[in-house]
Amino acid sequence: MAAPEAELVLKWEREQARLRQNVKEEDTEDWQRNADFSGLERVGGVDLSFIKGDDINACAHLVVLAYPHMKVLYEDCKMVTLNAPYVAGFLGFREAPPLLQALEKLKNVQPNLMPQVLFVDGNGLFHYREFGLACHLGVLSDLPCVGVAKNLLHVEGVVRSEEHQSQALRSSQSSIKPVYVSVGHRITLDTAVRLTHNCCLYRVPEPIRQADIRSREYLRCNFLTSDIT
DNA sequence: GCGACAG
DNA sequence: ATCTTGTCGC
Repeated sequence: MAAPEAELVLKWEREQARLRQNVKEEDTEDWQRNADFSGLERVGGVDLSFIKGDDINACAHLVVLAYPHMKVLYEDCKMVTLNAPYVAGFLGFREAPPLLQALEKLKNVQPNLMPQVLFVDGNGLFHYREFGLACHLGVLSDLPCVGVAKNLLHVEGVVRSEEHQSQALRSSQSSIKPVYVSVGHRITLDTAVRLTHNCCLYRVPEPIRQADIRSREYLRCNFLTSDIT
């Protein structure tokens, strides 16, 4: 069957165009206006980890850290089954559902720990149609979101050059490889970049890093692939 | 034209 | 996303 995805992609493009209209590229929170972000106490991070040969079962992780200490206040991990395939440019349709469920769960069990801003592993407006995973998650949850990608997405009109990486951010002088920060929802690029900087202990902002480390750890302990002979 | 292309 | 050990350096 040649490209059963074509039809799906067209449907997805329409959906992204529709949801794109709801993205807010402005600072909507009071803490975002403060130079020191006073008023900000909780920052969240989400990530999915997979087992080597399996691309439909994954571990969905949500963490909430205290700002600015970056100490873990909440952690939720759950094995999920993904329905959509990975297609560059449509990450949201694959990863947003389980992550939204994790946020929904948090709202029910510990509403007081709901993060005031969420760091998402992937792009926001820096996307083919200006609607990456961070926007997708932002619009559907209506939570301020920041997109942080570890690799460059080749968007037409944007060339890979050091000079053009105005969105690139290097956490320390020792790390040359940049991360790409973009607006997800309810935040400006300037605020997103400043916040990201403040949340970086290493190259990747701590919320995302913790979600990544912990989800991997979970898989390592529960789904060992090595056999005992 | 072919390849590239977040996770 | 995932496969993967040691190693050099602060």
